Parts: sequence; C-alpha cells; structure tokens
Amino acid sequence: MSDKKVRVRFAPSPTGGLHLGGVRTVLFNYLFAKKHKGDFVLRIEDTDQSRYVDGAEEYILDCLKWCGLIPDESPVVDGHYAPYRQSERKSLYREYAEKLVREGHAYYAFDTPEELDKNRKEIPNFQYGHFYRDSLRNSLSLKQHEVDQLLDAGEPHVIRIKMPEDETISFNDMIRGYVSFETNQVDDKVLLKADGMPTYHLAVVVDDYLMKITHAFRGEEWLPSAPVHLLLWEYLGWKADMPQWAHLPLILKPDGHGKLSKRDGARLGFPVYAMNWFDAKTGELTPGFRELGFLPEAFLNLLAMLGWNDGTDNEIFTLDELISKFSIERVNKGGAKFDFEKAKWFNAEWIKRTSAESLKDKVKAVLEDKGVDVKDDSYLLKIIDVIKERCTLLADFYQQAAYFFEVPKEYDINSVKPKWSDTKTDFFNTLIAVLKNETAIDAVVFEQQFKALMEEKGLKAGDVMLPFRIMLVGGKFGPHVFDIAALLGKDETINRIEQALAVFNG
RNA sequence: GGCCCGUUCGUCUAGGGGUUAGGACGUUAGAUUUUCAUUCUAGAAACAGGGGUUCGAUUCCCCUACGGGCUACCA
Repeated sequence: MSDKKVRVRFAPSPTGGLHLGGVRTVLFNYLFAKKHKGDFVLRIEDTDQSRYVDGAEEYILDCLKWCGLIPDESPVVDGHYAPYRQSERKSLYREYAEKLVREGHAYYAFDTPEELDKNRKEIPNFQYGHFYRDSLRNSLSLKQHEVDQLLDAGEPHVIRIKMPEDETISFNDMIRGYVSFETNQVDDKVLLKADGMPTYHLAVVVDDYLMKITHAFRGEEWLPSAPVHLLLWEYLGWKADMPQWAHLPLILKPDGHGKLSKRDGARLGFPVYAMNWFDAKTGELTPGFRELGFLPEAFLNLLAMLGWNDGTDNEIFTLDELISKFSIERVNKGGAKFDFEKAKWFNAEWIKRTSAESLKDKVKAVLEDKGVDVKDDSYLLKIIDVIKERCTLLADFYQQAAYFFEVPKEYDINSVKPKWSDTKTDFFNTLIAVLKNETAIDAVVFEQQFKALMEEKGLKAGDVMLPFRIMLVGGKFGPHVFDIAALLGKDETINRIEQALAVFNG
C-alpha cells in the first residue's frame, strides 16, 4: 500500500431499492476507509437514462444515513471532486474516449443494436472482438473517408475498446489473489454509448482516476470485466494510479441457487432491501429491514459477518469495533447464503444489549404507530427494561408493551374458564381488598401477600397465577406478573381484576 | 457453449500437514421460569470425489464433480 490517502467509493446506480448486498459493499468500503483514516465517497452511476428511477438517489442517501455510514463526499456533501453524479460529468468522458481512438486503443462502431442482435442469434459464440470486427461496420473495417462521412452525417455510433490479441491480463485481487484473463476471450466492450453517455466501463475508470480512488471494492459479478478496466487504466496512461481491486463474494439465496434477489424476499418472507422501497410505476412496495423492526446496529453486524470474521468466536460487534478489527485479508472468497433466522438472532441480541434509553424513541414510534398514546417517558423506560429480552424485532414491542397502556381488549378466556370456580372469584375479591389497604404495589411484598392469601384459600399457584396474568395482560405472555402489577400500579391492577372478574363470571 | 471465481456440520464460519476438526444460528433432550421469552446444560450434525507430494493430508499440487458469476449501446 502506498502512502497516498485512502479513498474508496460506493457507486450505485439509482434504479431502485438498495439491496442488502449493496449495503454490505458500502460497509466494507466504509470499514476499510475508516480503518485507514481515509475518505468514503458516494458516487451516483446514473449513466443509463432509461433505467433511472426518480427518488432512488434520495432513498440511497437515506439508507446510508439510517445505517450510520455517512459518505465524506457525495452529491450532497461536496469534496474537491464534484460533481458526484455521472450524468453531470457527461461532457468529460468523450474526450478520453476520443483520445483512445486517436491512439488506436478504441474505435468508432456504427452497427445498430438490431444488427448485433441478429449476429448473436445467428453466429454461435458471437463476440464483437478481433475475430469478427473486420466484418462489421466500424472505423477499423471502413475506409477513412467513409468513416468521416458517417461521422459528419451524424450517424449514430458508439466507441468500443479494441481488445489486443493474445495477451494475458492479470492482477492481484486483495481477496482472491492472482487472477488472469486471456484477451482473446473478452470482447470489445462499448465505452461510449450512442447517446454520448459513457458505459460503466469507461466511467468507473475515468472517475476513479479523477477522484483519486485508491481501493476499489465491488461484487464478484464484476470480475469478468476487470481486464477491460485494467487495460483502460493502462491505455489512458494512469496505470501507476490504478486502485487496488477487491471483488467481494456474493450473497446467495438461502434455498436453491443464485444471487439473492428481491423476489426471493417476497417468496421466502423476509426483506432484501435496507428500507421500504415504493415503486411508483408498479405501485409495488418492497419491504425493508428498517421497517420490519431491525436496529441498524444489528443490520450492519449481521452483514459484516456474511463473509468476514475477526478470527475469534465473537460475533457481536459495534461499528467502532468493526472499524478497528476489519481487515480485507479476512474476507472470505466463497459466496454466503443468507439466513434470515440468524439475522433475527442478531437483532434480538442487539435489542437485549441496547439500553432502554437508546431504544426509547424507536419503541415509542412503534407504539404510537399502533395508536398507543405514550405520555410518560419514564414509565416507558421501565417497561422496555422488563420486556426487551423477549423481543426479536422492534415491532414485537407492541404486543409486549400494549397492555401496559390499555386494558386488554380480549382475554384468553379458554385458558381460564374450564377451571374457573367460586373459590377463585373469592380469592380475587379478597385480593382486591388486600390491595386497597396498601398505598402502592411493591412487587416483592405483593407476591408474598398474594401467596399467603393463596394458601389461606387452599389454592395452589397453578390455580391463580395464570388467571391473574390473563386479567392483567389478556394472554399467556409477558414478564413476571408481579412486576407487571407493580408497573401498572395499585388502582389499575384493582381495576383490571374487577373488569376481568366480570368477564370470567359472565 | 465459452471464460472467470468458488467448495469445512442444514446455514454462517474457525482451523490448517499429525486436532476428540472449534464456535454461532437452527434443531433435539433436559434444567430454571407453574405464561411466553431469556438463561443454563447436554446431544445429533461437516473437511465433494479421485489422483499425487509426504512418514503422515481436511490442510499443498493436479484432475473431475458440483455450485456460482459473466457473456447488453445495464450497472
């Protein structure tokens, strides 16, 4: 590694929701940058106008914000390398493409998409490369004056790289080590499209160079086009400044085969996007981890463990810990199948480890969203402490906390009714009397009183504990009953016993 | 089809020439909690196959198989 300041970039194209694999790429970029006190740049690769989706860029920014992976430079945070949207850099690329043409490393091609499609269909293994390019319409096969004529006439054309023959292109990938390709096998990729926009191939190289990117992380699906990029760095005369490449393993479908896609999420019932994504065209809402009730800390944590570990048995890491422990050498080569069960475990762990105070706002939002009015924050805090260990997702806080704010709407009557008796009614009426003599409920004292009364009436814990829980909670869940009673307070506890009694005896 | 990349329990993975191949999720059984969850204990569960190299390979090399990616004027 040189002594240059580390600069990495995440370069998504704004075509829709942000996939969890994308977030992992961001994360590894970010961890590497911060570990080396470098810069993390967000660059929007919007060179395909036909795929541009309104709102996708803001969405990406929001996702990064939610995750806490804030770019040092982006379309909204200026560094010294603006603009950060490739569509706004359009005029820049042509000059480099023309330079390549002048120097014999690229050429104009006038073939229409239809002609090429036809060739691909009719000729087995057709490639726009050294074998066929002489028989196609381009500045290599046509006479100079014909080319000039076409150009002057404004004939639509693209600029293609001219892949050399019989060369071996190799490089040292930070994750995979030595990787090599035969140039005869790779085709003459389009560099500049007919609409004047660069393709990804030209744009990454030009922008990585101009933005002084030192390390380039991307998914493994880019590996096959690496030789094109390597050659471009060389032909443009920038080889000494080429970033070090790292091709990350893919995140795979949990079942079956292939890359994880948003369709898999819908099919298997879990989110694939970081946050909800609403497609205005189709009206389709693709769910996100955030809205499902994941904590960003847990989301990042689980993503980090998909392909990386620190060599110990530890699996729970804060962002700061990840930054200090991250090393690219410990990133795996093989793809990882996504396991939603384990993802939920990470979230449950994070909820347990997060203080009630830090959880407060998010829990409050969940409750208020369900119509629960939270007036007293300190009351909420006590509730969170007593229920958080039984919540896996933030949404679970509703079921676990709702009864602290409102009388149960329904009782799990079937768990009570079959064994209900007058003795039990008597027990609870006496319990109300006991309670009325107290000024407040103390969980420990109340439990003693409850049990003493129980014995006095000749009842066993199994006879009244569950009914009591159902009186207060409505169902068979929640923390210790006496803690619930204490939190509810004397008056409300009495109130709930009375109300439930009416129902049970009704 | 061609090219490239990969392969340790069901899943995520540690390990690495000589180990009882370790951990986690999930799962099974028990304990605790007369709710549910948590927690705890125990169990089942893996080096794709074949050749080398070696005194010895799961570990190094080769081949095969399997899996994945790419093969657009998409990224």
